[in-house]
Amino acid sequence: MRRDTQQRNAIRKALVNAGRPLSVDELLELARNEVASIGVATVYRNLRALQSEGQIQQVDLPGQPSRWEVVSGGHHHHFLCRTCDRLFEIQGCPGGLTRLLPEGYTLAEHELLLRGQCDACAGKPDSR
Amino acid sequence: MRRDTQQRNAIRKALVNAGRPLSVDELLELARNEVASIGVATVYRNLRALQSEGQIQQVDLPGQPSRWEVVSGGHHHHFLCRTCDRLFEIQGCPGGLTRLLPEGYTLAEHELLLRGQCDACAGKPDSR
DNA sequence: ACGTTAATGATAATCCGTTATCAATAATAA
DNA sequence: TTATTATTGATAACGGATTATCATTAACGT
Repeated sequence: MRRDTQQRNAIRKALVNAGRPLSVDELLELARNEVASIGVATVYRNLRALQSEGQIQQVDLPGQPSRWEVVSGGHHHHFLCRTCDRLFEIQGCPGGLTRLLPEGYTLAEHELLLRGQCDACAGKPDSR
Repeated sequence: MRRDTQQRNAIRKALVNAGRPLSVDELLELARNEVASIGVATVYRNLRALQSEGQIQQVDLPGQPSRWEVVSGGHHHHFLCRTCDRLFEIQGCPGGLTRLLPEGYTLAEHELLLRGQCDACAGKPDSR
């Protein structure tokens, strides 16, 4: 039977409260505020569990370790701050992507990643 | 002094002929047609060299090992065939992405990845 | 409260892409 | 040709993310 543990709740709570996709490292740090002793294995285990329950989903990025976000509404994209390295969800989506395809190609899905500087980092020197 | 080797030429030739970004594995396989004995280390070494010469550039993908493409024109995006796992360059770009950003966010760059089925795979069962 | 056992946490092990090592090879200058 | 040395290729080593191990801990049904 599935048990309701402090660790599990700390992880889910962190994801919900953050309101943005979190990496394992971010998650570990945030969850420690609730359960100081929590370890990486537990984080990975619970991420897997939450995912197979359909509560969260993995967000893969080019070149970066993946993040995890609460399964919310529908289709959306992400913004990665090049200064603080935090990932944010953005709503909205450029349409008409099928038009970009060559003849004979079929579009099934797409992924858009915006990069720049977030609100909180505005003013700080950019990483490039 | 920089020497002109068969391996180096095989790699560059493979990239040019393919006309699309290639993975190290694809590159290794193609280059073997020219130099049967070529090894991975040589591929990696020459990719690094060609990159630092500005001839090729790395293409990072979410969840996938990166590919390498000849530095050609300008801004473009990519299409990944979910059936054959080959990556293609596509020209064109949806504009107006700044509009998707929340107040206070700054856009520096973006990356768009389309997925679906390529020309050659049309008809074959999709991977999902 | 108690006993059962799912879950935890420290850490060893694994995986996979990439880099380092180093003796052997081959591209160039002389 | 020959000598020099950049380059190669087999493979060991590395690094970062993730998973396995297993003794210990703590949920929770009774």
